[in-house]
Amino acid sequence: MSQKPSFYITTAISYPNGVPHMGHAYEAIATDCIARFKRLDGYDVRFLTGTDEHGIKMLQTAQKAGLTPRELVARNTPRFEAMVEAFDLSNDDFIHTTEERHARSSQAIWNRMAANGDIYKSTYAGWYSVRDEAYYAEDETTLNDQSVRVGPQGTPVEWVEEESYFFRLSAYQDRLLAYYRDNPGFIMPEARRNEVVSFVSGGLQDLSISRTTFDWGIPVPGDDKHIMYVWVDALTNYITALGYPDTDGELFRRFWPADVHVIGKDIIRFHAVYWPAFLWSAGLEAPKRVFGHGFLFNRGEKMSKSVGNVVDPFDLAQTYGVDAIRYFFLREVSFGHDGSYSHEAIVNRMNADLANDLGNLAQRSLSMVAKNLDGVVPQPGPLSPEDEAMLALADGMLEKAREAMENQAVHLYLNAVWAVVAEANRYFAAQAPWALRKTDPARMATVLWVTGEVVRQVAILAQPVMPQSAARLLDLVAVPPDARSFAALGAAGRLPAGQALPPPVGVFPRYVEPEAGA
RNA sequence: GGCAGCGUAGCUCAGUUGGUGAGAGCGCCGGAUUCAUAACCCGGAGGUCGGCGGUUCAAGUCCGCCCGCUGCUACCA
Repeated sequence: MSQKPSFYITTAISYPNGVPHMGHAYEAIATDCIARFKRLDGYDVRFLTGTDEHGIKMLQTAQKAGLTPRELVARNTPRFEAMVEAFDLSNDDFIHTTEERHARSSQAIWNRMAANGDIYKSTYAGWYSVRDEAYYAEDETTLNDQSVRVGPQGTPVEWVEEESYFFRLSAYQDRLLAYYRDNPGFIMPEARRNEVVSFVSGGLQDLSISRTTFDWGIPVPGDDKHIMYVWVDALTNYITALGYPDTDGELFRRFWPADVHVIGKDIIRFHAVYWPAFLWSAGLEAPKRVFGHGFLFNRGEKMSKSVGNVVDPFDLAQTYGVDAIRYFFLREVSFGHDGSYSHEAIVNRMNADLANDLGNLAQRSLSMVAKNLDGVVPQPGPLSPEDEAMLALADGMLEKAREAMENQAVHLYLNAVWAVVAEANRYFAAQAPWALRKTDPARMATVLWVTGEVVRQVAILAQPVMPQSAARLLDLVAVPPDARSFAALGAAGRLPAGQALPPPVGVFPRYVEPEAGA
């Protein structure tokens, strides 16, 4: 039994009716970074991602492709698993909603909600457009000039009544509002919380939670004519992966309620309104936080197939490198806001922050150690005020990083770390160890030691964003594997004098444009 | 329409409860330097802080109006 505090974090499950795009990868990268950060900070972390494989869209996409839904799943889901691999995600589990464990879990939560009196059978009635395959509210429809009722798209609608099970969502309005009030950090960022509070305050209607018009889903227990509404199915994945309905199991007891569900801002409502209500109905606790991140835009434009600017995440990783891409999106985009990216922006970031600032700092200091000190970490002499100030800044990174990460402000954590990198370059230039080489070798040694120590700490703190590159950097300063957690930051883990270092090599290459027309 | 938020240097944005001369990064220009991945370091360039009016000894920072932009306004996910 671990004595560490637990931390359960999830991404939304991806809908694999197409191939992964950069938005999927972005969410996964950000969540991975948070998960890695917490692990290094001493938490027992459980990180879940996966795919949401049921629903009418899967069925329709499959039919268009002449496949069964199961065949479509078999074709597309591996691409999402490959993405997880390609972007170095450290997830502990990958759930597919078509797995048997998930059917069992979903039916169990359904039964619990039903036993609690929150599910009842009625008819779902509304204006349905066959062409749009969608229901519309009365006030979304209009009578056209031929007195035919049409939907917002101008397509004819007809009154349809379908038998359906309903969830008594209306009964949870007060409890939800109280929960939002008592847990101001439940919905983040704040702008999203305001929207949800405003929405729930406007009153909640019961929710139709079953369908009879198609069968690609999990059957309703005891009534095979119905399958579960996709969101009951999808949301439940978060507890399926902890072994639900075995609430006495090790995983469930340790990790539920979840600490953070990282999701796109478009599905906030399902997570911040329906999900807590479902859980309460089933006698379970609501998650502690739902964080809605923003969307990514390619040169300011929404990615869309018709515009032809959909970017393949695998291509990006191939072109710039996995770590550079991870760093770019997490540093450049304020987490929770929309972001924009372009070739120029990516190159600029990776060259400026990685190659010029951090990579060059390591290279210029370590190469002096190699050339002038036989590649051995020097013994520092008395520390000057400048040395002390530099070390104090490095030692202060963890606190700032933690503070930022408490609120999933990933970009602020990186800002804090790179501010120290910038200061280290200023320190190095001001101390000019290359000039001290002849005038005061002992002083040069001290400057190089201080700089190496800063590199060590920065590298430890860079691991959540760039696991591979940070590891190589740590190799260069000969930090053993068991001294790479945040516990080794600060005075606790100073670079040991006398330690032999490997020959320095560049870790962050500059991106150079391929020769035009070559 | 209603509710919420935003509009600060070329670009992306910081700017606590109103108060020394309005900031950062990138881009740009100039300088210095050569330890280093033509990188780093120093300096500069001077933006009506969306517009108008008001409160105040004092407003980017509060109030009102206007202009522009964005999000939410339930069962497609």
